[in-house]
Amino acid sequence: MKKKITLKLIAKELNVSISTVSKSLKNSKEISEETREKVQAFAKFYNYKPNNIALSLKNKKTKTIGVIIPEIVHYFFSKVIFGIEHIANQRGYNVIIGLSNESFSKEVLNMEMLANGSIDGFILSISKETLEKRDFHHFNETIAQGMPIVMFDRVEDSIKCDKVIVDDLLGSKKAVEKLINSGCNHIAIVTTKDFVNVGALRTKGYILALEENKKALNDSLILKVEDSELIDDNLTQLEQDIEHMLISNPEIDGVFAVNEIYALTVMKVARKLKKRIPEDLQVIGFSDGVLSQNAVPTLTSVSQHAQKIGERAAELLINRLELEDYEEEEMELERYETEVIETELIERESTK
Amino acid sequence: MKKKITLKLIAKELNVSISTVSKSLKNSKEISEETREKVQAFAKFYNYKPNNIALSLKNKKTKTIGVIIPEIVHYFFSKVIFGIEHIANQRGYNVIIGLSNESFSKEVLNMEMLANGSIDGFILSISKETLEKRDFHHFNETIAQGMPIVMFDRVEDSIKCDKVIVDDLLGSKKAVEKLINSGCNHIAIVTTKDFVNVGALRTKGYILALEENKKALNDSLILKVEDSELIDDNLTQLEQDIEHMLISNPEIDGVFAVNEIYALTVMKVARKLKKRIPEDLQVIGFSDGVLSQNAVPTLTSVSQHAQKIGERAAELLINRLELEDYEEEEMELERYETEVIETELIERESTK
DNA sequence: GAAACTAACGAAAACGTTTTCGTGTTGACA
DNA sequence: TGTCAACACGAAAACGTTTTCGTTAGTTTC
Repeated sequence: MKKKITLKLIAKELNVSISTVSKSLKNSKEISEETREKVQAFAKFYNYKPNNIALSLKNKKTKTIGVIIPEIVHYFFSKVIFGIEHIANQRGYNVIIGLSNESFSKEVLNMEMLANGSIDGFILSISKETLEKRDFHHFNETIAQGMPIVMFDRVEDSIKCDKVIVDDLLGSKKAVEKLINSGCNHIAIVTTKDFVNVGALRTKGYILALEENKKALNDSLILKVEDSELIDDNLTQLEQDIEHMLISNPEIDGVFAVNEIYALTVMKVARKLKKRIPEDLQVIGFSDGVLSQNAVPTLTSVSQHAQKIGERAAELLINRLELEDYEEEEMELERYETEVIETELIERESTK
Repeated sequence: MKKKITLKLIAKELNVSISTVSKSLKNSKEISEETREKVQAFAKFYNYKPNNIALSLKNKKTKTIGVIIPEIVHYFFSKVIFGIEHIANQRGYNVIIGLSNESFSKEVLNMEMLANGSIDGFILSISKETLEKRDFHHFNETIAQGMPIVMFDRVEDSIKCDKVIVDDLLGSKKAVEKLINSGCNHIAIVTTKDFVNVGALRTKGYILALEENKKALNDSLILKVEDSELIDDNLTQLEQDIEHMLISNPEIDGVFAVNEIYALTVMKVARKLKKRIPEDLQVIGFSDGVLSQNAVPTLTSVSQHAQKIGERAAELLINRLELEDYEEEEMELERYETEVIETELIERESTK
């Protein structure tokens, strides 16, 4: 095992001081050309690379971004990470990942683990448990320590930080309007409980679209699903709920589902009930992922541009990090941006 | 913005030396109980946490694992990461992610970026371009520097490191045998070009199963797909190839596909050709992901236990890292393990 | 020939820890 | 009263950098 080569080692080998080596490698003209070349040749030969940790300690910058997400085995989140990594890498940053698994305590733990010098800033999406408890002290404390946060998708308005969100309301509204324009008169929605704010927003969009288009609002066409129903691939409860709704409301001719799984389950139940898609029932999902693209029939859905969300979040964070170098915290009256990424309706076979 | 609190700061505030503070916090009995309590109370009140970077520099350990994968928007890889993160977190390690995007140069760059002190060891899966070029110098150099690597799934035998692989050959063989036992007589395979070693192994398993069961081997039933066919969601070329094979060989009654997309495409084409699944054509895929579970009909497929792969890789790496603390590089004749994770055939509706 | 300047380099501090090795003060003991 | 141990603490080195501020020696200037 070759020892890792350091400035000190080069200095000793070449009988010069550490300072001289450091300056030579930086091509400082304080050092004679002769010495510079000698040092550079030596360093190159032994493939010297400065130690990142030492640099981090000195510069008080790690050039690393911490990302905390609720889950990673998930098309949306992994695509966001892809976007983050893309920009981060381009701008010389590393990405370190923490998973909260939708748990409050894991979210806190992960943030504490990273906040002590390991990273320069956070990009995160709030876990469901945190949203439910509404305990956001860890975010506020982190920010108070001077570590910037960028939140995406599942955000909390009261926290002072940049945010990147999806226009959930408008996206849902457009989806429902598409159903209306395609001839649907009785449109149902399959959504989540209200504490997941994006779920609530999507429900709002649904309601708004109906109201603006003078369609009757019918509570029995709004199915709010328990989150636990998705655990362990056990979809049966979800299926039963959907089946119950479709049977007791046979007039339903369009369904808007707030995620892919819900939408696919709707199609599955419809098939079981011998309803043809899109002739008898049109379906639109939210989150345009691999499932929508490969479903049978392929699923019309609202694309959130997950990659772009990640890219913009990374840009916002890095911009702020590099701004701080100059401003030096003078302007305490900082302005935080909330950027809205537009959704796009991807039309496929599940709608007319 | 509160200044980050340090030992030096506590020391000054309490009029003791830095050493005393450090020792007090570690409950060293070298320090009087009175002083200890005073320091600890102060530290707790101001929520002191030691700076990770300084610790890393001192200990020459970062407690961080670097993971380099070809892509992250991919069920298999994201599930592996989930497994890695699970174990890593449990044992006090962080996970830092680098994406190679299947590119050799990005793989090298990412490794260089991390190898200079940022991490203690690597877990990685080799990019396709690297496999094709067969240029592995970056792995060997990293290992020579004393940084351990654990490879998973796409590995290279000649490299001296721990490996976690899937029994691709046996898994495929079992899948094909399942088709044979379910009455298939003319079984086709949709696979990749041979330089992706896992693709080659799966092809081998297919051939082996046929031979052992005295089934004729027919080259026109082996479809080796160009990887570029999958780029940009443009599946048409793939569809055409499959359609061509199915039409020119109408006797085909079973297809084994080496990944989910290939399998779904087979089913799509079969539907177009009015072949019923599984009555006329049985299909098995490899990699049991969200697509297999939600396809119509649901897809029988070979599960690789991606999460377990990640967990074992993390365990192997961390074990080695923590062993090194004691052995101190004396035993140069180290033994490296190659652990095989068994596959499992998950039977669903696409087979009888 | 002294003053002033320049070129080329080194010493040392700093980042925040941990740890080894003093060192001064006490009290006990002979 | 002198010796020794125990106690409680501090100084300093070390990890690997970067950077400021000397310090030489040699060269110019009048």
